[in-house]
Amino acid sequence: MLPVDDQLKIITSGTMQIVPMDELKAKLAKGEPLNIKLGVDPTSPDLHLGHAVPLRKMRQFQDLGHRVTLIIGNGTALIGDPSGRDSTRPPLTEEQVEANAKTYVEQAAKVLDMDKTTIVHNGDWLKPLDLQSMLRLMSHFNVARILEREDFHNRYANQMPIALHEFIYPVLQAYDSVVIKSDLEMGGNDQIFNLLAGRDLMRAEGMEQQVALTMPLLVGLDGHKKMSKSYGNYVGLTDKPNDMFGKLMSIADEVVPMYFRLCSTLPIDEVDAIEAEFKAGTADPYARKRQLARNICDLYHGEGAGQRAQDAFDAQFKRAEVPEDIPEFPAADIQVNDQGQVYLAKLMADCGLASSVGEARRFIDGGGVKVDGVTIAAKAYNVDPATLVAGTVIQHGKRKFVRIA
RNA sequence: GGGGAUGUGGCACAGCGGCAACUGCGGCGGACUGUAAAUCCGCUCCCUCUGGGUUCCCUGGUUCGAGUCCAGGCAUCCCCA
Repeated sequence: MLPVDDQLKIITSGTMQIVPMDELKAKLAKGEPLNIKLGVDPTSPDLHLGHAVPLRKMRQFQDLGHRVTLIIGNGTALIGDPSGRDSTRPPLTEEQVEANAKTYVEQAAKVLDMDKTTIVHNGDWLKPLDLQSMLRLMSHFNVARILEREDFHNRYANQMPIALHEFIYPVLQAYDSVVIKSDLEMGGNDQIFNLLAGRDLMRAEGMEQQVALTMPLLVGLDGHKKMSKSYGNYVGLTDKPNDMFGKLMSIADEVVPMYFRLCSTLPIDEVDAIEAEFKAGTADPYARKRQLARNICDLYHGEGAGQRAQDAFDAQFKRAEVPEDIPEFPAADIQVNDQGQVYLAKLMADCGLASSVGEARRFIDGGGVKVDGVTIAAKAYNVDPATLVAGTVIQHGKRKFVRIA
């Protein structure tokens, strides 16, 4: 294993908080592999780059010789983590949890070294807990402390409901740490309370306490709000390379260095250099953004994927060419009306370019619809069927295409 | 258990009984660009649309007419116990 200081340089890169740092140093100084814990909240089967931030940090731990325990939260899923939420999560069924956990592991495997990863289910020890044990665990916590949490506090202050069972979530998560005897637990910054709850409970049980390490929440494509599926500002780990590349090109300039640090595979020294470049104002944001997008495409889709995505991107947006891989709509399904015309708005709704006929009309009136590169005039909803032969491309905006087949 | 307040389109916030419903945010499209930022313009319930249909927590009622008034319910929050 590397000397403690060298390990720390890698471990601390991009982290938000490490509490307490002294204990981490002491644990590392033993020279033995640490048990790194990450709890998986099996509510969202589709992971995005934000989820990958802690995973990448775990991978760095693995590369340093440490071990990772991935906890599938099939027990805690009965509650749903209230962290950062402004409303109660709906409970999941056992089947949903298992299905979600499976896709989670598949996606996480792109980042983690699965040979150094242990997967366990916390339902195995949480579900057999009897009332007496539950009460004993709960007695180590108090309501005022839990209410101090920002999310609960906000919900309380904003007159939003808080269900009683949501208070138990940190208790159960803390108990996981006791069971697996974790040395360090990772999480997003909104997890800090839950991670510290683990420390409290371990001390109460007379164990060596885990260290809490949090990673910043990744900001989304808009550069302001956190990356989240519900905000629609995310890059999915399973996004096609071309989508991934395009989305990454649209991030705000200011967040490029942070994306390099939290999402790319670039060595720390190079990330430091890029960050300094941006700070000094000498950076070429466009070129750096392209480098970033290539790197991340390579990470999730294999070496060379980034370059191919960049070529496709340049063709579509620099040279305004129609991309190769676009949805098709069979010519046979095109409906002709009484006048022998094709009602274009209806066709657009049918082939998925618009969610309703009325919406398609608005798109046309707004000048955002092209057929074979020619903009359709406002109100020109009817089109001669002869112009819609196989190979014709209908386009809405800059990035939505359908080819008649 | 008692008292009070609130419930409007993705979110926020308006709405003397005549409203498809003000405004802001967000989203989409166009111009300009580096699919960045900033700025400007248009659209943003459904419908082959100078018109029609269905909406303002739910159910009834008053009225020519109700998001707006009345009654009962449901939900959330606050105060007291």
